[in-house]
Amino acid sequence: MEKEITIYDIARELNLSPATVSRALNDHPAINSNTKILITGKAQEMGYQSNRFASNLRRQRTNTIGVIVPRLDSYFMSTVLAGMEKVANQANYNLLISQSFESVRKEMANAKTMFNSRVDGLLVSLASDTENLEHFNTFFRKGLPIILFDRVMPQKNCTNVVIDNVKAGYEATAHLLEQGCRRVMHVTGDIRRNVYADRLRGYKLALLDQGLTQTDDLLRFTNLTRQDGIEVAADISRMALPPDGLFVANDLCAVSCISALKKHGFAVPGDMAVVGFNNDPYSLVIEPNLTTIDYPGQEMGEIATQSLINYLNGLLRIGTTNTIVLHHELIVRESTQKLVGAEEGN
Amino acid sequence: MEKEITIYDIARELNLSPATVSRALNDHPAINSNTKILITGKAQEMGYQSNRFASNLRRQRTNTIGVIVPRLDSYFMSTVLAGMEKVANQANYNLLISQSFESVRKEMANAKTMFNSRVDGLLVSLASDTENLEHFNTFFRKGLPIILFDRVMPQKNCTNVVIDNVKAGYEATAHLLEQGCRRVMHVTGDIRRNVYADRLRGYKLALLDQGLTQTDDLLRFTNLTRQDGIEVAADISRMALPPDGLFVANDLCAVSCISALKKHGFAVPGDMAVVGFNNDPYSLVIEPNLTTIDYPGQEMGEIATQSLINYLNGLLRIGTTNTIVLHHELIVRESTQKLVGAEEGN
DNA sequence: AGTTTATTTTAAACCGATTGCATAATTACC
DNA sequence: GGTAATTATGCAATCGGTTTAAAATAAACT
Repeated sequence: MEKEITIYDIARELNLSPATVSRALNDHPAINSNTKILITGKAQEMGYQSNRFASNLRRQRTNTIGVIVPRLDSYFMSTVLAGMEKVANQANYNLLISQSFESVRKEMANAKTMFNSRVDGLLVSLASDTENLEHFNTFFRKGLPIILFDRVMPQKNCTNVVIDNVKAGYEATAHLLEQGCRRVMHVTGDIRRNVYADRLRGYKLALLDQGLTQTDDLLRFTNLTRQDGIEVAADISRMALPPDGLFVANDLCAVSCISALKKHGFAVPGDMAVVGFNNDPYSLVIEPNLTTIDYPGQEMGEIATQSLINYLNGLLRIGTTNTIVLHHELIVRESTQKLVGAEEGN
Repeated sequence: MEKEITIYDIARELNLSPATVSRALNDHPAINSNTKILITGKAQEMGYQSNRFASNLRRQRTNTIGVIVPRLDSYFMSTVLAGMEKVANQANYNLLISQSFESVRKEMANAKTMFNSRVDGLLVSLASDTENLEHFNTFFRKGLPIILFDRVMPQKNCTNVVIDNVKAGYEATAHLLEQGCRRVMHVTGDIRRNVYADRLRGYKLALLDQGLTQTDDLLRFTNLTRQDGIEVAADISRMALPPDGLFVANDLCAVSCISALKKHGFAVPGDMAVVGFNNDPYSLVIEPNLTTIDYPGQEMGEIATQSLINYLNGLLRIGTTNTIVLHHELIVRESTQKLVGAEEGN
């Protein structure tokens, strides 16, 4: 063990009090600017590093942000986390990360652990069966901020960071219609989650705008797993009048569905054009390459984290419901190129 | 803000000193067992939660583990992290996660940040161009433990957590040979990294054991990216005598190579059997499904973290070079099924 | 009973930064 | 020059566990 440099060392060296050193390092207005320069210079020179634990103890803040996500092991979530880590690290915050495994019960347990760990705030993407935010009441009562991202729920005192899923769903569907599809099926997830409910809404709106009537026999509610994709394909192969377009609410399911459809003898995009959602790396592996919605994971992580930190530093107020909407983009690839040669496919 | 329960509250309630309460809660041997029961009971009843920061401050430990990985955004790494998070969380440790982006310079910067953040120990998977561990000397000097996982480097005082890459490489190659391949190409990464050097070694050994001479024209050194897969395929298509088997050191590259090979008119597995490495979800998306080596990411994360925590608690010594080897498994799928019908394909 | 030894418990210092209040130094103003 | 108003710095308490050394209590042995 080597001796750590403390503010006392700096104070002694400069013949000042620790209080002055502390204030100078925190840029307190009551300190003379020359003194500040002197102190920060000396601190630099001596290789001083503030001891977070002393500071946290005194300040009653932990500089730790809790993160609760459904699962860590998806491509999308790992990019979100990468973004969060970047921002948190720069701001000298720690992340305490946990998974709900899509279960509200685990989400409740995690929230409790986070609370007991005295995190300063929470970044949450909701589990699929979460119906309300009551398990976060301990946080609300104590005035601890919560930012929801991606899978959100409107709630006073909660900033939401999302993309416009309605618009994205609309664009995906409209693109299929432009390619000449007339019977577009939509495969979605648990519509208690905004991401799926909104994409569904966008799908319906797009059909409406083309004067097509939306019928429930072209809707499939699933968990969007690989297995679900296979089952949807089997289902389609048994239909008397199968769809000619498919909008699946995530890439994993879209991709497995395409594979299965091909085994059932469907040509993609010939018999069936397919759009996914997320722009996961899968989408470039499947043949044909998948048309999908690109979705800024890293940026979402960065913005959610930065907003929380700004709030904690008093730079931002989470007053009335406050929503940050990020951009998305439709990426057109082979899986929807019905009109190649005939018309330019976007 | 509500009042937090402290050991002083418990002490007052039971007419004991805070010192006794502290010792009892830490199961100190000098405390009478009846007193312990009394105290832990009361603590439970009052909803006491230890304040980490006070504890860390006094103990000069941070209960934080630093994690440095090449990239967060791969499937494999996200499963590793999920495992780490699980174990660390249970043991009341925080993770401070950062990415080196495959660059030793960033790795050095991250190590410095970690050191300044006073992490208790480090979990590291090395960047591709790291040549030595000198940038961790500050840790070694201070007696801070480092555990390397997956991409490791033998070093005194460093536990390594790995799989047997030689054996895995051997099995992958032997499997291709069993399927009747006679010209097996190997596509590998930066062989400064054990994972690639060892897989290459296994490949060579397998050829040797079959009495085949290994020639360098069937070796390709790449970065194992998607693009590299495409280029290897182009390269192969230009060869006068192309290989009939391909062992690629990761799935991402294997998968893009298969796609490209098919475009060049090769039948997989007919003209070319392919084995990947990692059992990434990609491997089930590509057609034909990819034969690959399954690789226990989550377990690797759990074991590395648990070992570090055990060491920090004095339950484990990292004395002489200490290596933990996990199991792997060859998963046979369509991409190598040359002998279907003829012989049972494993 | 008197000592020695072992077992429990406590008092008090400590970890290092922060902050309310007091004091000192400087400037402003009559 | 003297007093008020600013501005800059210091004192000392505080956050809540942990730990050393010492004290108090209990048990063991002549």
